[in-house]
Amino acid sequence: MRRMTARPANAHQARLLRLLRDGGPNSRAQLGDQIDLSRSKLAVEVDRLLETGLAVADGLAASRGGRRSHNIRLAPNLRFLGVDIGATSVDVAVTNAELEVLGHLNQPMDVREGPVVVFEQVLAMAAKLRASGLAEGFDGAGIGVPGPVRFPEGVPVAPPIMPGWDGFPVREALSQELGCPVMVDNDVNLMAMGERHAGVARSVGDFLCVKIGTGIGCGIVAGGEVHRGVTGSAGDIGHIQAVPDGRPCACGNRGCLEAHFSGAALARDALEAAQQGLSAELAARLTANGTLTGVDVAAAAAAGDAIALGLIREGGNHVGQVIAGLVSFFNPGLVVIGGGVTGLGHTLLAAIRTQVYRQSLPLATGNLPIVLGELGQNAGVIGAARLISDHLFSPA
Amino acid sequence: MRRMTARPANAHQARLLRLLRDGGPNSRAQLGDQIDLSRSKLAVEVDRLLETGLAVADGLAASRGGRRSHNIRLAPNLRFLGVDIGATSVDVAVTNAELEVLGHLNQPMDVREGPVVVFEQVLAMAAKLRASGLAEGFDGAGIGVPGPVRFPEGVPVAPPIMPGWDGFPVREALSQELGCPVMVDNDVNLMAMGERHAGVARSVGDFLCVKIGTGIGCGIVAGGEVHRGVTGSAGDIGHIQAVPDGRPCACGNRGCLEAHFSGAALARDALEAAQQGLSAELAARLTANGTLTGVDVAAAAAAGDAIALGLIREGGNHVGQVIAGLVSFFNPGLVVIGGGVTGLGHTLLAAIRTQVYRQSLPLATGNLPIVLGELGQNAGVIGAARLISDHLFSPA
DNA sequence: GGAACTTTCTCCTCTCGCAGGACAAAGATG
DNA sequence: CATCTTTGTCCTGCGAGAGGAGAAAGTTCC
Repeated sequence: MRRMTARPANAHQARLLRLLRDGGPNSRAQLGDQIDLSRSKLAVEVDRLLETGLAVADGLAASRGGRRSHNIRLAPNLRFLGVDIGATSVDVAVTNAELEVLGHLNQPMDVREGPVVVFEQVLAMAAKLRASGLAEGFDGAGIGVPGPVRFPEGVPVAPPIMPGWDGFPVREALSQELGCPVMVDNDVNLMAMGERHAGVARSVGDFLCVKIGTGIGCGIVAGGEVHRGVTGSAGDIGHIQAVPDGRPCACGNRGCLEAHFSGAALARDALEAAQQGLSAELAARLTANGTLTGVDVAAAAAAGDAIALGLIREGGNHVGQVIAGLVSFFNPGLVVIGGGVTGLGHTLLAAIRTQVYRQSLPLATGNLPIVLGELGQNAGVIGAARLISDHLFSPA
Repeated sequence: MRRMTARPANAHQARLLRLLRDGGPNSRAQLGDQIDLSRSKLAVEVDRLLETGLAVADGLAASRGGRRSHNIRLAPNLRFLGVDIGATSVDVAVTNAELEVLGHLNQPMDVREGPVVVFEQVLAMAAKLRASGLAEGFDGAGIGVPGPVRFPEGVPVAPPIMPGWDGFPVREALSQELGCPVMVDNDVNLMAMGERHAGVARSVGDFLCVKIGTGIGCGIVAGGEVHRGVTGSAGDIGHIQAVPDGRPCACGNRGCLEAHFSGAALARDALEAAQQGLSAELAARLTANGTLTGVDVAAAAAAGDAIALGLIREGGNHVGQVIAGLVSFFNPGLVVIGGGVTGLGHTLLAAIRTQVYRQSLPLATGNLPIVLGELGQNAGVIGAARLISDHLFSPA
């Protein structure tokens, strides 16, 4: 199932491919407006893209008052695979070259079972998507994993919640299995890239993307580029101290943000409240499902349950407190909140906003939107597709 | 006193100028090793630099086993002015094109007197340096101010400790007065650039530079570039909450880092301890000088005074706590501690290290040096010279 | 001191990328 | 249908720059 996709031969072609990816079909003339090249040179490069099959002609463009131009678009059969591995579930999606999601699968999964088991599942899901006629094969794949990654090699390093993954050559192994180029990154970074490509962060160069799921992480985008840090662990804010001498955390310290607010902490707090009979709503849900998750808390809060609302508010205060510090430090132009707890919605957002606007200096917060991500489940997989397309749409 | 210095005509010349700035005199052959150009092209560009007077021939280079080459160096009469405006004093220095400090003046000053008064003093100091024969004129000047700066325009914005400076066109005004190009930046960013150019951070691409003086700030370098944030206030960590419900701060909140540890806070704590008779050492210094500063605390600590040591340790803990969070977030390759309190030395450093190494995850701290800056007073002015030289040594 | 080898510098030529103009094609306008 | 505008194609000429030949200047070893 190996596909021999061509690569751009020079920086101009790479530039054109990105324009077509981000702007959709475009006429030669429109491309000329966006790129600083003479018409002759542009024609040559576009022709080469058509020759190599990376782009195709696609009907006539709308007239701009004179001769009508033919549209150029990226090859419609190009397919990227986006994989977003979480702690307890995995998302796999197929996109076209414009990074539109054509098909999306989500399945529960346990990352602790190790890379071999997980990738078996991922490959099966990819095969299913292919079998459904969405793709003949994949031209590239982006993989997000919930832990630090040595980016150039595509290898997880010392991931706390992923025992058995340390040093596993994800990039190499999957490239072998899928028969296409693969890039690997932290799941939070991919979410940030996704929101930047197609979500709320379009056209924002410096922003933070806080993902609150089983754990808490933060994607950092500076000058349009993801900042990964020297060991790939940048954005690992789950173990910043939020409460002095607070709850013990799995990492060995006390008061870590993640110990006080995250999907896992929220579920535990809800369970406790239900068992102590503090909340009828939560208790009912516990007996109904046998367990409680963030979703239950969200539902209880929506139903007006005071305890659930209190838990969300308190958690939001803690997250907001940490974010306030990061805002002072980083001075972003936008803060995006995403991840599993997005369901907690505006109660959470309000708590976070309150803390940030109160604690950071006016200059930093004056024009700082704090918003929920708008791509939801798709953010990670779109970011993954974006990652590999950035790689493929660059000079060889 | 206007000087009509030439600018590099293209990217190659700019590249060469930077190589000569950072590497000192070099033969054509050595330059050829560091730049990817054919010998003929290199010769042409070097000749043009010699023609325009930006570089000069300078004797014979050491032999590398064959014909000896003539050295090329930057014009020896090029002069940059580096100005580092603090809260209570100002540093002005002259450097040559290689950014070596040829002369340095430091004077007390009160930034609250406003830009007009301060710049009168700065210009007088610059004139003094010029009169002493160090410079015939200045080819460029870098200015550091203790507050946020809208970088492209070189204008301070809403600086908390600099009333009267908000919106003052520093760049334009000084460019007029000095008759040369001027760039303006936050003083902490310049300190970071200084340590990167000639100090401990040489060859480190991602690091943090924490400056503890009257206030506290942090220079952020990511991928070799200073990160300034969307409003120029990045690195403003003085008002991150270090102690929940802690001391009231001038900003209106409670528990800000700056309220608990900074030159100002330390002096106040020392005064209190002396007045309460807790420390004989500090009390003696108080009666001797009539006031106490960080220097007194440092001296008392050096003499073994328990209270002084305690103050430093406690402050270091607070700073360390905040830095620990930033390290988790940013994952730098180095942390530099600098500014006025460097005199507190290893007691402070030990406290900071303890906190950071204990609170951040091993992956982020595993190979993370935390060190004192090595340029001291010179860091800011060297960074300022670096700033303007980066500007001038880039294609026009 | 001399022969052989290295390194450096200069000059010359050849190639290639690319801009920009001329012109043709195709459509819009009235 | 005449005219104007936009788009596509072809051609020429310029300039950047690579790379080779050879001269100049040193070093090393016998």
